[in-house]
Amino acid sequence: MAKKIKTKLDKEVDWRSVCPVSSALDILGDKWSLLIIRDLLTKGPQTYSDFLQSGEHISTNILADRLHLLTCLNLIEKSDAEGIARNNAYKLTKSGESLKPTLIELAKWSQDNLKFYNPDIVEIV
Amino acid sequence: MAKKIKTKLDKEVDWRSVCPVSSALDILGDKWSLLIIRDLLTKGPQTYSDFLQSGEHISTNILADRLHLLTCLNLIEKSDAEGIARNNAYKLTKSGESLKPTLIELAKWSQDNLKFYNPDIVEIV
DNA sequence: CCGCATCCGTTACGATACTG
DNA sequence: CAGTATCGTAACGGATGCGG
Repeated sequence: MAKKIKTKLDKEVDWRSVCPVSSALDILGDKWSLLIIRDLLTKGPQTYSDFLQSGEHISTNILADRLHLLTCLNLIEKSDAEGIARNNAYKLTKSGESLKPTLIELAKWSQDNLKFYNPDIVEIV
Repeated sequence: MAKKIKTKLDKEVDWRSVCPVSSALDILGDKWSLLIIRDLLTKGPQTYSDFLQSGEHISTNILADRLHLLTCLNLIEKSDAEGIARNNAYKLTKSGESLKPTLIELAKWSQDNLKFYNPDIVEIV
């Protein structure tokens, strides 16, 4: 039986199937979660407001929700777990860190296949 | 200047930034698009109803919308472009096929990191 | 101030019925 | 069989409030 994981506002993670791709998309299949991981991978630990200042402009409620879910799933954690929230940066866990090869492959694909549509794509961010 | 691509119902693809990860998520960052690619990679050409019968149960309007967008972006195409729609299977283009390493990395990550939450995850589908 | 939570209008999704 | 139309629901996105 799959364990129940809930998002901030009581939304349960629904595992649609036993397929690993489908299961990954059940938690990362949106426009923001992997950008949070990307920021942490490329820039190191980030505070709440660091994320807000990232180029794609995530809104505050979505950010709080995703940080909560990624924390529940043990992909990220606070640098100082016992410290106050203020200026307490998030960092990747081993599990989150291990998404790096996936993101590298995705970025490579994007550079090779989307430049026709979005010519300004850069080499790496 | 980025080229304008529209989804079935006039929704424009919005390139949030020049980051390759972000750009990939602008088109693949949802719960269904990569499952369509997965089905084509693992099972070969698929008809409209083949997709509907896949384990995660996509609904018809979402499927039609995603097939349209992926076709516009040249990730998939009809097997018989000039043929009638009926029984005309979709297949991957070179561009779609080259998402294979990304999906393999994602599946590996899922098997290694999500089994605690969704223990029924299988080796590969 | 910073890290969220709440409110609310808009958009996307999802189930189902329906059409060529 | 391959989609389209409709419509209720859920998620998003921006503005704003508030506590530590």
